[in-house]
This record gives sequence, structure tokens and C-alpha cells, in this order.
Amino acid sequence: MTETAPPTSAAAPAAANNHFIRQIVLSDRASGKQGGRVATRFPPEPNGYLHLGHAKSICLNFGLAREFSGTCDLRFDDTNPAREDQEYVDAIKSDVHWLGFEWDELRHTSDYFEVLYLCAEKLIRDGHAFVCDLSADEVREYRGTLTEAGRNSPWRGRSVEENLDLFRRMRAGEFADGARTLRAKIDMASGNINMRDPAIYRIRKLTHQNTGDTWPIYPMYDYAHCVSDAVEGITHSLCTLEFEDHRPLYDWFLDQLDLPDHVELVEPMRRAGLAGTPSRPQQIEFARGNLDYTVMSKRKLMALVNDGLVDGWDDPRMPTLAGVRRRGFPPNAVRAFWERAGVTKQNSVIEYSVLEGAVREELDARAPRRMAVLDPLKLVVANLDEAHMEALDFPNHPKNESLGTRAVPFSSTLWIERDDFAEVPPKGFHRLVPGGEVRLRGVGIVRCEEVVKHADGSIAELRCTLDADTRHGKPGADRKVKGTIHWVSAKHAIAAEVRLYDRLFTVPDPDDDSDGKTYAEHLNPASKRVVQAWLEASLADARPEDNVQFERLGYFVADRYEHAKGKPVFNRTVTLRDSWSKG
RNA sequence: UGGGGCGUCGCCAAGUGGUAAGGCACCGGGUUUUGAUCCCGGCAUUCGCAGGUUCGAAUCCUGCCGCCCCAGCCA
Repeated sequence: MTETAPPTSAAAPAAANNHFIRQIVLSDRASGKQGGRVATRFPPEPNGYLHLGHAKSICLNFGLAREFSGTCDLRFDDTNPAREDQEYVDAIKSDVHWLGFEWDELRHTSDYFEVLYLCAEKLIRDGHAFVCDLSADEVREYRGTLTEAGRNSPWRGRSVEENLDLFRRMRAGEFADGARTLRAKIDMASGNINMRDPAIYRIRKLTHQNTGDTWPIYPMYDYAHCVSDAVEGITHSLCTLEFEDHRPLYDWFLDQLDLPDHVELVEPMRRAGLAGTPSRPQQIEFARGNLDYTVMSKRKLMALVNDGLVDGWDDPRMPTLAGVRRRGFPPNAVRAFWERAGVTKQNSVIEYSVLEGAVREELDARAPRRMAVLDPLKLVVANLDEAHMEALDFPNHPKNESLGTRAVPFSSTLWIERDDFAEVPPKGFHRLVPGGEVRLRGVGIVRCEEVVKHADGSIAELRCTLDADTRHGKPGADRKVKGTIHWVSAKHAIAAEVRLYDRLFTVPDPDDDSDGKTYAEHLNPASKRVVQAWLEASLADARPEDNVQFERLGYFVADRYEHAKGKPVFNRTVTLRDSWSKG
């Protein structure tokens, strides 16, 4: 288990918090359980894109393996060919890498289909499974309800020989889809509905993305997952809370099969180099990670894409990993975020500000500073020669000198931010006002002498005078004025498209329909705003996915796909904290 | 009288019988040529509620209350 992304100091977690799963692992190692090994796996079904919730599981599984010098596999849980697709397989691999992890083995549950089949025959031989002819509707009737016991299937008493024969014919493709199932023989009266003779195999004559047309029958999750874990040698099988009820079944299958003592069942896989000695894994459940102001279910994410409410799976507003990547979130920040959120069994919703905090922390430490004006207002330095031009030396970072310096062209005609000037300033305004002074970042103090207006009364330009003595290094440099504003030289600035993103939804819980609105009606209409901006000249060299801070505005990233030299496109990752506009 | 899980600050979350960590958010103050960063300080007499055990309880016991999950031939 290795990490591909270079660690940065900023997002390095402090002392790792000792969550309950780590405590279990610690005690298992101390007691020598499973030989003291730690082997985990991240098992997504390839039926959609990975999102921040998956990232929690990825960080947990790969993180534990790394911490304890164990292994972590990426396993595609592909037992239902009806919903799976190669497109998702590829995207998932890419997202896991981006997050900074490398798997030890790349597996598919479908790699184990042969072993799964052999194990099912053993279950039949041992009298623990039977072929059932009930239809799906009938099975539902026989299952009972949450408060009433179910009834045994009339096919439950078939002989081992008949079951074996029927199951082999299921595999041979003799029966129609849905005609029969193989079911575990457990207890139709169990209070746990998962134990009421659950299906093990169903007939589905579909082409599978990994096994093609080899199989007309496919194993169910509950059966396939525990056996796959064992075959793969997994020690700690981590999953989310909704599977707590499934644990007795997970254990039941493994108890009946007793793989560690029946290695012969795994022989086909060992020959294929896909398995070693089976383990006796334990399932441990933890709470999903939820975030406010977003939705995290595959179904809803899929709907946002299909209904054209966002610009695709990797829209920068999406909580998908592809989305947050395009938004400019560093993978370190995503990992630091989940480290902060912790791992427990409590259902919870984490505030978006925790994520933003992790992102800002990482970017503050790393992102070079630049100047950009998103809503330009012309400022003319009237006491400078109209042809004045010089290159000012600016540090790329206020604290980290190793990030170096850059030349910023300065001339007599500048663009400043429109809201950095006010004819009638609100209380507490620190910026430029008629007759007032403000510091131009890296230049010196200017005084606004005249507000030139268009015929319609709108402001055409500001004419100012520069006090040359107030530049850095000059005698008057420490003269205090109430504000410092950024600027770009009109002559030298480069034009760019800048996309200003905000939260996708207007309410913390978009799924809460108590106001009579669906989650789609909770969409924030202002979640994306596109502006034409002026950037300082050095940004002409930016490459896709470069993170920068536009001073006083926020962190931005050159768009992964649409940014190009000569046609810059930046996405706003997150604004800077702002204690002024709040007050 | 179905089964399983969870209740500690606005949001997360430590704590495992010895007298409530930490993070985020928020509120003050300092530094600052980013109203950023950074620094300092404040922020649960109380752990869902009610009893009980104990010298001592968030931690143990009993009873309530609240929230989440489960009736796919989905995962």
C-alpha cells in the first residue's frame, strides 16, 4: 500500500484520532488475530461516479492499511450486470489514484464467480441451500412482514440430489430469467429479515462487463461479498451502517463454508493467482459521511446530470470526486477533511465549512498569489506619464519565500474592482472613496481626485494621484491608510473567463421536503456565475489544474479541461474568509 | 411485546468509574501593504430524560423518550 501524492505539511493530520475501528484493529493486532495482519478493501459497485462519501471509505480502508503496513485492494463489486458499466470502472480507478492511493490488488467480485459457484454446491451438499421455484412476488408473500414471521417455501424440502441437479441446470442456462433461485436455508421466522432464507443466486441472462456471456446466473451481494472477502484474505471488512443487519448473514455463510479449513474450494482461484489462503474476515460498520448543502446519493446525482441541472458528473458544483477535483479541491484537503470528521457509528451531517476550512488550509500554504480583477473599474494615475511602464517585483507568497517572486507590470491605467470604490461608502468601508486614500497593492498610496462619469451617470473612470514616497522601501512606506486594494495594468492584463461557483443548494438538507419542495427545487440558481475578468500577465503561463489565490478574492484553479494558453478559464474553488461582508 | 443501531456545545468528536480533549463555526483582542494568514483570549457546573448503585457516574443498573436502518431474484 503506497501513497502516490506527495504529502504536504499543511494538510498533514495531527495525532490521528483513535476512532473505534482503529481501536479494533489495534486490539486484533495485539491479540495476534489473523496473524496480526491488516488487509482491507474498497469495494464499489461500478454503477456510478465516486463522491465525497466514498472518499471517506477510501481514506479509511487505504489509510488503515498504510498505517499498519497492511494491504488494501480495490475490488469492483460487479455481481449485477444490469447496472454496471466499464465507464464507471475507469472513472473509479482514476478517482482513487487522484485521492492519493494505490491499491495492492485490483479485483472484481466476478473474478471469484467459479469459487462462488463451487461454494454454493457445498452449501447444497451440506443441506444449507435449496433451489426455489417461487416467483419474486410469491417470495415476497412468503417472507412475512417486519412483525410477522414468514412461511417456508414449498420447495424447501427438496433432496440434495435434486437441488444439485437443478442448480447445475441453472448454471447451464436451461431456465428462464427469474424462473428459479438458489436460496439459503436458515430461518423464515427470524426477526432479522435477512435471515429468512435469502436468495444466493438468481438467473440473469445478461452480458457482464467482465465475464461476458459465461454466466447465466449471478450471486447476490450478501453471499458474494463475504466469500470474496475471505478468498481475498481480507481481515477487516468495513462497510456502512445499513449493513449491520446483514452481519449475521455474512457470518452465517462463512461459518457454513469454513473456507480456511476447506482450501480446496478456493483451488481454482489459487491456480489463477487470484487468491492465497482464505481468511475469516470480520465485518465492521461505520456511519456514512454526509455533508450539508448537497446530496450524495447516486440516484440524485444521476438525476442532476440527466436532467441537465448541472454540466455533467464532473461539474465543479458536484460532490463527486471528479467534480471537486475540477473545482480545485486538493486531494490532501479531502483526506484532511475526513480525518477531521472522524469515524463513528452515529449518523451525522458535517457542515460544509469544515470542508472549506480544510481546502483553505491546504491552499493557503501552497497556492501562489496573483492579482485579478473580476468586475473592472478604470483607475487612471493622473500624475504619472501616460506612457509610464515598469515591472514591479512581487513575492508569490506572503510567508513561503521558496515560492519565489514574479514581475508584475504597472502602468498609469489600471483596472480595480468595482466594489473597491464607493461614492457613498457604507459604514466601516476601508476602500477608495472620493477624496480618500487607499494603498494599491505593491505600488503605494493613491488619492481619488476625480470621479469621471458617463452621460448616464455611471462611473467611467477614477482619476487619482500616486504618492510615490509611499512605495515599499521608500521613506513614506509605513504611512497607514485604511485599506489595500488589488489591481491589474489595463495595458498588460489578459482577458479570461472566470466561473464563480457557490453551493449547489440553498438549504442545508435538500432532501427535506417539509416545505413542499423536492431537492431539485432547492437548487441554488446562483450556484454558477460566469464573468469576463482581467488577470495579471503572469497568469498567461498557468497550466490546467494549477491552484492560485487571486488576492482578496479567493482560491481559483485553471480549469482541468477548458483552460488553455491564450484562452484562460479559471474556476473559483472557494472564497477567502471574509469577516467584513458578514458584519 | 419484529429485529438491528445511535443519543456528549450550533456542526463534528474524544472520553471505557476519579470529577467534560480537540476541530469547525461563532464572539472579543493583537500583528498584517490580502477586511486573508498568523497569534492570544472567550465559548457544556454538564453528557436525551427520570430513578438507582457508589466516597465518587457521561461512563455501571432500571425504566422511559427521541432519531436512523431492514420486508430487492439491488449493492
